[in-house]
Formats: sequence, structure tokens, C-alpha cells
Amino acid sequence: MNINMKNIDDNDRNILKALQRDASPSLENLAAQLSLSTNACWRRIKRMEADGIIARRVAIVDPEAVGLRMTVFVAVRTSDHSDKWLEKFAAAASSVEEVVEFYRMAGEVDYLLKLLVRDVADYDRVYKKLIKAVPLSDVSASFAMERIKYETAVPV
Amino acid sequence: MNINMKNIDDNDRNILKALQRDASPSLENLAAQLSLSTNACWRRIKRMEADGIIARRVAIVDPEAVGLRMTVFVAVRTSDHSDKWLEKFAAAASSVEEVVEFYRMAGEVDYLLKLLVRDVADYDRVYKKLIKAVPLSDVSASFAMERIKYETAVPV
DNA sequence: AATGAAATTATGAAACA
DNA sequence: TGTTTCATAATTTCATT
Repeated sequence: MNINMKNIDDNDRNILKALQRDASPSLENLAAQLSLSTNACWRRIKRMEADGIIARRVAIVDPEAVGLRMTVFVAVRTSDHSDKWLEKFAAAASSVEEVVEFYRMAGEVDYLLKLLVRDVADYDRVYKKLIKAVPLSDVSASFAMERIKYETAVPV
Repeated sequence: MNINMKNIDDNDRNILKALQRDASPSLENLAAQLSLSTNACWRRIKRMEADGIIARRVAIVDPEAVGLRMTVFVAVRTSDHSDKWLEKFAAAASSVEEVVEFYRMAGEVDYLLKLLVRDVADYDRVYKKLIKAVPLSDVSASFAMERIKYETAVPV
């Protein structure tokens, strides 16, 4: 079992489900919905925040509404598997705000990046920014035509 | 230019940057930070909510903290490119809460799914649930070993 | 010790200048 | 557009079990 894993009960789970869907309703409303007292609910939320289960509260911006019409998945293969190289690559890629997700993978592909860009020209700009920071040889991009589902809620 | 795209100015952009990072501070705090009056700030936020730029406010749960240690990318190739098949597949995959993202792709792969699961056994369970709903022949899974960056904020 | 009711403080929403 | 007012919600305290 994961060292970071925290125990939560059904009430916690229900709170998380609700807050992951919509964090805007008042405590009173939320508590009433879940048949909890306002305070019980409040204390559970505070505990889960302290435990790092609830990492943060954010506003979700619709990418289309601000002209970000393209999601690109960039698969990177490298011959250099040293910690030093990864450190440099991780720092460079993470600092690029268009790189919204970044994973170290098992199997054929070594790293997978998810980019959010305006169009193909914008992708090219970000790509150049990336390879300028860290030389990359084996890079392949896959373009998403349509975002059918995007969910920040994790299954609890 | 995208039909859905809305015009925003620098103040809007600053508000979005801040709220995407952390939506918990009070209006007063946020406004002070950006050298705006509380009300100007409030009105801008309300407008952006009405325009669909700010889609919603949510709590972000740390997947590790609830035992979801594995991100899996599932690439699907299909021979059936009819609307009817896509409709069925989209409905089935979207209804699975472990499928957190789902894209229609250009190129070799037809669809890309991002799954959040506990472990390999859990992946197998979700995979079976998926192919039970819609028969899939050409499926390949890539496992993420480490999540280096995960950002809900889009570049504005 | 844990829980819920109630008082207090802070914040959001609206009217108005 | 900024200032003031009012309503609502978050937080703390306290009594009860």
C-alpha cells in the first residue's frame, strides 16, 4: 500500500465527489445534501486539506473559450537515461506553461507530454521552445481533433 | 478564429491566471493583488463565468493520496468509423469514471483515453468494463511510471 | 473526545453615488 | 467605476453527550 495513502470513509468520499464536481456551493448546502451538520462537514474538509487529499481549489477555464483549440500529445524517446538528463528535461518542460501534463512512461516511449496550444503554428513555436532548452532527437506528436471527455475529478 | 472564442484583456488574464492557480482567496485579496477594486474584480469574474470562460470551480484531489497510483494511456484503433459507432463508444467510455480524459485523434490512433487506476489489476478491471460495453479489437495501453507535471491551468 | 447549536467574523452581492 | 450597505457564508466557541 502506498505510504502517502490516507484513509477516508463514506462521508469523506461523498464530500470529495461533490467538491470535485463543483466547489462553489456553501458549506451549509453541501452539508444538508449529505445529511451532515455544517461543522462535521467543515471539519472533514479541513482535515482532508491538511492531509493533502484535497490539494487545492481552482477555477477551470474552458480552453476553447480562450482560443486554445488544440491538444497535442508529444511522445519522447531518449538514449540518455541518466538522472541528470531527466532532471534537466523535467525542469525545462515543466517550466513551459503550454505543457500541461508530463509523464515518465514504461515501455517504448520514455516521456509523454500533453500540450495545449492555439493551432499548428503555435505548436511549432512551443516545440521549438522545448528543443531549444533540451536537445531532443526522437519526438513524435499526435494531434487531438476533439476533446470528448475532460474530467479533473478522480474516482474515489 | 473560433466561434466560441471570447475577448479578454490583461486584467481578465491576470484574474484567470490567479484563479486557475488558487481559487480560495477572498475577492478582496485577489483584487488587492491585481490592483483592482473589489467590485471591478467581482464583475469581471461574473462576466467570465457567464461567458463560459470560467467553466466551474472545483477541488483538486491528489490521486496518490486516495490510492490511485497509476495513469494509463489507452490508444484505440477502429475499423468502424461511423457516427453511430463513435456515439456508442463515446457514451460508454465517458460514463466510466476511471476514464478521466478521452480524445478523438488525427493520425494512426483513432482515440486516446487517459485512465486513473489503483494498480495493474484495477486497470484490467476497467479494461474489461470498457470492452464489455463496446467491442474493441485494436487496443494498446501505455503505463505512466511517474507524474512529473499535472496542471489544470491553461495558458492565457 | 466528538458532535452539533449558536454566536461571531468575514466575505460576497447589490445598490447607489 | 468606486464606495457603502446588506445578506450570506465561514469560522470559532461553547454546551452537551
